[in-house]
Amino acid sequence: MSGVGDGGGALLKRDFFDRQVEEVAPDLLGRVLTHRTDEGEVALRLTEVEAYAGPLDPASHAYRGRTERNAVMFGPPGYSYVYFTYGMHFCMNLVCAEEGNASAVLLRAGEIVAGEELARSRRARSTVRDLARGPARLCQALAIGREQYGLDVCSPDGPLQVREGDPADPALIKTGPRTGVNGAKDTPWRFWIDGERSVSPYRLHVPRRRVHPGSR
DNA sequence: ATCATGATGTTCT
DNA sequence: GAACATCATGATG
Repeated sequence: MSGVGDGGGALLKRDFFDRQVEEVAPDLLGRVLTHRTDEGEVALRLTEVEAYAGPLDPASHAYRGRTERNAVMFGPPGYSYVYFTYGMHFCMNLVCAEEGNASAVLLRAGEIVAGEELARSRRARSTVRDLARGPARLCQALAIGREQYGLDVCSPDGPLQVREGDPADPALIKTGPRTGVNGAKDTPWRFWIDGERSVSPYRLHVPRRRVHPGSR
């Protein structure tokens, strides 16, 4: 049943709980995320993720409690949490830990392992290396947006799946502070596979004032 | 390679 | 009104 680039069977629900989110996150490295649309299927091997630990984590979208946007984070694990940001980008998380815990893992980067031609058509100006190098680029390459909010990635027949893949060598997994966040700057919950070219460059968060027309 | 900046709209205070 | 889990681009080393 295994085809080229499909990365094996879908993950099970149990892969997403019974552990803290910072333990689940590095386990996702090397797993394969696939999205099937009527255009075809694109798959990528995850090379970089970040853990966000629910209402106790100042950097988490769940920090100030449940809202319409983050509602899926408070539900059961193994579902997609997709959000829109900076007026033009989508980013995707996987809900982890027990229901109500509101923990999630941000999928930050991956290496395309199937459907590269389709991914390139969605990111026309990108080099191969940059196809899914960064959370919003990853969503572009896989055509993930509002429609993919709240999907069960463990469903063997679903369009969006996380599959077993080729697990990362534990010796190659590195950790560091999360990218672009304001709170909990020192919590080293960014995980990546050392040496992978698709890992995104680290950036410190710098708040920037938006200039309104006619003011300064 | 790095750095600075503009773009864009939703969510939350 | 401010912040935003970002990216493309153009300048510069």
